[in-house]
Amino acid sequence: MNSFQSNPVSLKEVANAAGVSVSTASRALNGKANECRISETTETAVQQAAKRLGFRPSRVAQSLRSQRTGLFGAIVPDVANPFFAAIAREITVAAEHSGYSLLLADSHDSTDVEHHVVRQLWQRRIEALLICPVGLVSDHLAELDRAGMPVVLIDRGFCDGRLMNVTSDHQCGAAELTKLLTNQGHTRIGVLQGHPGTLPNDERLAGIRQALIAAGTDLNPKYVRGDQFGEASGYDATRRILGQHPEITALIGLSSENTLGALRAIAEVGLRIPDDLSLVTFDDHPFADYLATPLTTACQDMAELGRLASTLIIDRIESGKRLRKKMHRVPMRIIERASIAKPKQSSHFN
Amino acid sequence: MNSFQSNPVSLKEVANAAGVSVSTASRALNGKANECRISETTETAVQQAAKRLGFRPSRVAQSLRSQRTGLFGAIVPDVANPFFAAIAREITVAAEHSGYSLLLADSHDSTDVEHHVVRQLWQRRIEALLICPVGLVSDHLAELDRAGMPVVLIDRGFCDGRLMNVTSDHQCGAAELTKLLTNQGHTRIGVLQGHPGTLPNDERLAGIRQALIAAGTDLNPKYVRGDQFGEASGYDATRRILGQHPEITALIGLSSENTLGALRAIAEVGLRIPDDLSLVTFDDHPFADYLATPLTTACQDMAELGRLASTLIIDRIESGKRLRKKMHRVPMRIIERASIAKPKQSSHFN
DNA sequence: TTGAAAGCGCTAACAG
DNA sequence: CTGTTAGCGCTTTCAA
Repeated sequence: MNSFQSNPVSLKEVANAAGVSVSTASRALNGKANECRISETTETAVQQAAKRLGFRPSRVAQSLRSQRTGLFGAIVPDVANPFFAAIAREITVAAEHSGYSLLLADSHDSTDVEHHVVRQLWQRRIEALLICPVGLVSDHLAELDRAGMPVVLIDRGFCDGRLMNVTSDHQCGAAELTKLLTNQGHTRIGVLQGHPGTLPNDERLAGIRQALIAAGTDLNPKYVRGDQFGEASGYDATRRILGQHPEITALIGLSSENTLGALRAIAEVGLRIPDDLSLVTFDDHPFADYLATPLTTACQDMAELGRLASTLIIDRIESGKRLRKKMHRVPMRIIERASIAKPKQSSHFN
Repeated sequence: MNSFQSNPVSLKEVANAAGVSVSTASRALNGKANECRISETTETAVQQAAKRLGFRPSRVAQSLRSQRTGLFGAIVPDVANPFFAAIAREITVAAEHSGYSLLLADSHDSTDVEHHVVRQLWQRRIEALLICPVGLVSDHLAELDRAGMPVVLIDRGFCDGRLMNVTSDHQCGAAELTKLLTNQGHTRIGVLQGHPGTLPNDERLAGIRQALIAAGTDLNPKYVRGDQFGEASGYDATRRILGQHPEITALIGLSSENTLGALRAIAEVGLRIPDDLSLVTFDDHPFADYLATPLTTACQDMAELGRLASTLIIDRIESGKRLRKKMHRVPMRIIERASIAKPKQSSHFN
């Protein structure tokens, strides 16, 4: 009667209760009654017994037997980060939808931890891995892939053509965003960099440069500061750029976190946005419209990233074939708000 | 040599390679060499073979054998919601730390889905369930609990004394928050309600009332509007309160989402915060300091909620004993910002 | 129409 | 010091 039992009911107990053998019970419970020509009588008898005892087949036994766990693994650098949380959500949804369960792990932005949890998940015989990788090398993931495990990299990626990637079109988004600045006449643009060497960072930088060149100028390497995606890096970078290069008229924060640092630094220096300095950024959040200075931004479609990655993985599992195409791009969306003005004639330190 | 193999290497293969029996191999690999007095020679032989073949014991086989999966289940109404994401994060951390893996599911705020995933997790033989439940009844969870599964409810809870709960001290937090308002002379205070009947909602309401009474007045039921935690509900409720009760001088949003709606409605009506209307809310986010009107708030310690819940669960598993104490409270923290002013003499519609 | 038996990969009790 | 055996809960031949 009860749904859950202290000592989970085994098939054997059901079979005994129904007075049949385990094999018959198994068949009756798995809709193989017709196929195996089981009598209506025994079929219902078994079903009754199963219901009465609250039988729930053990998926671990099923997994061992069938060599299929129905498990996805997902690894993100920080579940609490809304960006990764949004991706994780779509993965859970897609997994649940296709009858899979999700083993979620957090790598804390550490390659060591990542290695460790990859091993764990492998031992649990996940059937696919969706990962937002940390670090600059993907050998352990490529190995997994070579071993036949469907793997897809989300957000951070690697262009070596080995693994499947799902990434925003950072270069395009960054170029469009920058164009908004150059259109207003900005040419001396500071960039608050994230982690150099990572795909999003480098592609965004490339996009900025591309737009600057299209506008008849170029990216001044001295205007590029910072080395991490975090708040502190954004703060330091901003202080330094502003201190050393008062001629700068606009700032691009390469992540929403380091833009937070920029906001703090700018407030301390006493500059106003956009009058004294234009500021644009990446990614978005629910409160963006209510900021004191609503920032123009190029934001990623996290839901689509997660969705596309899940679809690719599921197709791969169901078809058994791996796709030729490795890089999958999700377009970014520009949201124009009120953080861009024409550059002032004079530097803001006059 | 390789870490991962297409066809996972079984213990048997290792045993064969090392020229010993599976049991010996098992023992050598599980540090029982001394205990079982295995010769150094064979021990290293087995270890070599295991390493060479890239042996990773199957946790599904181990689980079946030992009847222990080392799996936690977690269910949240929406992983993408930063509040639940933050809780989920601490759970993953605690789980990884104690050698457990985490099966994460999203209930989409639906009791049906919740029921369904609870079943799934049960079939996967999770050893404990941490859940942010949706809905007003907990019978299915109490059943789980009765079946001996450690269960802890986070955020939403039930006071019937059956299940373990970890919840913020909503009443206390709400009372403190309200006191900030009454101290400034506010007495006609509107409340944007969330989902009535849920523990956080009702306790917050109680806290507000308590503070109002302490200030010599009471909560006017007509000033309480809204019926959901979402943005739309907050918007509608604000429009109605403001329209029908111009005498109101302050508003309390019972969730950050419905406060978002309030912000929108207030902007439309053309009121300024805090000059025309004071506004306070619950919960917090990284950009809160940079809002056009930084809101004073009573915020929950999500990390502590997740941590405490995990600790309770792990203690329960390790000790085998269930705690007498059912309700566990995590204090809320008041962050004072700039959204409270003294009430104006006249109503804001004069 | 049903049952007996084998085996998925592992561990542990029991025998040598 | 090590091997044989049984069994976790299930599905699936193979045989009747």
